[in-house]
Amino acid sequence: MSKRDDLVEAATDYALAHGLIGLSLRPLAAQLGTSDRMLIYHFGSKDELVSAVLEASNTRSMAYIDAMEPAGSLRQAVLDLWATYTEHEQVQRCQRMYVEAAALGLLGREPYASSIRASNTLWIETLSAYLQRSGVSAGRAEGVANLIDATFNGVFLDRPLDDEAESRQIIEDLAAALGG
Amino acid sequence: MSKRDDLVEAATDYALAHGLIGLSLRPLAAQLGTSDRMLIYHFGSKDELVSAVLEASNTRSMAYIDAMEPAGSLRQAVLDLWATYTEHEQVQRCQRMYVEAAALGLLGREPYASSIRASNTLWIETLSAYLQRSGVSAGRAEGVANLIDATFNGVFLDRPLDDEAESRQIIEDLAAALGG
DNA sequence: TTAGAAACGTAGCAAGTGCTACAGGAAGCC
DNA sequence: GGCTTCCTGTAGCACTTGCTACGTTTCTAA
Repeated sequence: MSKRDDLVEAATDYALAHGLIGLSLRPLAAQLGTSDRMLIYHFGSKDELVSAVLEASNTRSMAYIDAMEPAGSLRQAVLDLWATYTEHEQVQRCQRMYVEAAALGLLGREPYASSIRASNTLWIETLSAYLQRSGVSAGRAEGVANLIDATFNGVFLDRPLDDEAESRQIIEDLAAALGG
Repeated sequence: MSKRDDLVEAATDYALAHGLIGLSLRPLAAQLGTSDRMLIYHFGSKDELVSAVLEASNTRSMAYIDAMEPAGSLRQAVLDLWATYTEHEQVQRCQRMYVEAAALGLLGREPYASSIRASNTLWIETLSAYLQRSGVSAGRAEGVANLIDATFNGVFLDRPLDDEAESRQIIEDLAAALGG
């Protein structure tokens, strides 16, 4: 593994822990045992570092979905997905960072907008594939994946507000509405 | 109206146009025809200014919901709410700023976390009241309001990505799933 | 062995951040 | 007149930001 790849993984850990908004090179570099100077040397600019981190984070979280056992119904699939989101701290953090990146890209600011675009495409494909493995028809899977993704992200957005029970209730309402 | 109130409204306009993340006092003050010095004088700190702006933004967007005509069914209520979100640029911008504030508050950072907490409580009440006006039972309204709010926010989060048609499709799927 | 490239440390720049110190003008009250 | 209180302009502080100039070490290939 190249030095650059090592740095990406370590930087991703740091960003997942400390947040993407307000991320700055010097504290990051200090934690990584290097200097801002070297980060710029390896990545060319902060923007390219951020792009690499977002891609790495997305790859990590998709692996968790790909590893899931298929569910027996759409309703159960929604609940299982939520369980994956909440039970793995890693997935939660990746999702949180996605939300931060999306907020940063809301006005079209780069590299966030482009990174979000790329991540979202892959993410919907991943969700859709899981739904199809769980018996959802190919024609319906992508639409349902989009709805689930939007709702999950919306719940995550208000994460600091509500206790887990309230979030859980929203997801169950969605599962019931979808799965009949 | 006091000088401070004038400043809050003008600052809210500015923040809605330029975004909340990365908002800084000097450009804001320049647009308002004053100085960072005076903003600090009137508000005490940037954090208090931000709190006031978020409150003002929330008040504005709630007024649009309160002004809506009741819908004939839950399904139609969801579609009408989405129409209000998308047709009024003011509401869109307020929602966008809410998303930014929520992202900033994701790790508990103040004053964003507290502002989001306060805004969300009022917002759910507002949505819930509209749903009840539209015939949703009092017992069910708040839960549905939470689900709608989460999904709408999730769709807004990916705003730069998808064309309006795709967003619209997600909302229609939600409306169909909810309204039967 | 030696040339060249890759990797790295030190120091610094220009710009921007929230906020403050200090002074002065204006308005009202006795 | 004096005196206080609100308001405001000028200047600056201490700090952080991404990034760069410059020189040195380390490694590799001929």
